[in-house]
Amino acid sequence: MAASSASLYLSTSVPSSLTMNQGGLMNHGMQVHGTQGQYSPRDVQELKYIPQQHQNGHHLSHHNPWVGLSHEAQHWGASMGQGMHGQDMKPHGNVLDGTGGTLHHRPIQQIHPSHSWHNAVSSSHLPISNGNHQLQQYGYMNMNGMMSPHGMHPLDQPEPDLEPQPQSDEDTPTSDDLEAFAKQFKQRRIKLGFTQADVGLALGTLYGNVFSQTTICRFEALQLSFKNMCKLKPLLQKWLEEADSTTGSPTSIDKIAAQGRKRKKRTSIEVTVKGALETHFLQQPKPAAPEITHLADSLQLEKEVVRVWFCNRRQKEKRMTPPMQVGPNGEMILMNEDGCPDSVNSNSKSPLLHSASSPGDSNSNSSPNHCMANSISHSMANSVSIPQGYFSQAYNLHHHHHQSQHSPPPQTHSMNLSPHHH
DNA sequence: ATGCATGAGAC
DNA sequence: TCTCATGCATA
Repeated sequence: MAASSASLYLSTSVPSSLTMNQGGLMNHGMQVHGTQGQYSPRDVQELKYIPQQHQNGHHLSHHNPWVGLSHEAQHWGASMGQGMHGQDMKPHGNVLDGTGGTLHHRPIQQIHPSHSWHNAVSSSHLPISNGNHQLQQYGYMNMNGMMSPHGMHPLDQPEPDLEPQPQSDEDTPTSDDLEAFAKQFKQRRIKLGFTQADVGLALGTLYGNVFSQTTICRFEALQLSFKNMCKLKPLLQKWLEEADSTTGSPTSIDKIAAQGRKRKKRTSIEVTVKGALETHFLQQPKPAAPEITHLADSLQLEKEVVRVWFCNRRQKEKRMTPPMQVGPNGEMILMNEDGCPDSVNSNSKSPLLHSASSPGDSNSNSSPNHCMANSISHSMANSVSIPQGYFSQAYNLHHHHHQSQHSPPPQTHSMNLSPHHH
């Protein structure tokens, strides 16, 4: 039954996991391995032009989806080509039924106009940016009663092998919680035979928030901002519960295609150029427009590219390993957002900087926190960009790059060497 | 797994 | 114009 629409592009991965999961025969080697999250690119490729985001345009687009076009990016998106592919527009609503049967979903069973972030991340303490540019397509599930829309199983205890989580999902988790959860999540996910992409889609089906492989990946790798981690956790947690309790039953995975508009071709910045940018970044993380223009000009890059590069660089900086350095004695020196050294002992479970979370801080346009960027980046400036994760145990300090000659990782303490392959 | 990109929302 | 969440595309 699920056969009908169940395999738009997850065909290769999902069905197996979901349907024959218990058989024991399933070798998830086929998907989970090597690089998880491998849905064949080609498959996706085909669907990538199907507007995804505002499936149920209504609700979430009070701020009309078209406005986005007024941006600089306009030229890249301007083509909009052939009719329905109109990747340019975010056709609200009718995508579903307008597909002429291609992407057709099964009849939407129920729509619970619910909130997406509900309880878990009580919006109270997390001034998330309205999380509503998130696509919220409700969780219409027509499971054979398998998936309760509210996913509440009184007898849910998905992690028998791992100690129970301190807090259900009411309070704001600590970085340690997140770290633990992420790890546990990944483990379970793999055991269940799901790829990161699967999860992302499942979330969409279940709770109305589709996420990409990228996001799931970053979640597992703790590469998101603290806030973001907090936001996603409850959803993933729920999914995990569902998945655990639903093993073996044919879950009708309705996946909603991705992609909406044409993107600019990814520009590949040469290493040398990158170096230059990197250098500038150390001097001035936030170059002003004219500076950017000049820089772009001298580097032979589009201004926009440079601008974005800086944005991304800053963003990256924020989530990177806690701004710390090794003192002369090998102690770690944590920097605060304010750039104030916050010395700690190697043994302390440094909860990490909840980075930009602090209400007033972040923008720091005027805040004197450059010392963080400088110090940090400096120590590794052109060696190897610090890997991700701001969590205590820098987790994975892997990296494909030949990390041969350059100052050793700043972390003095034992890093939780995750089984990292690469 | 990660680099460059988009877009909404906040200043 | 920036930040932040997010993702396509790619290495």
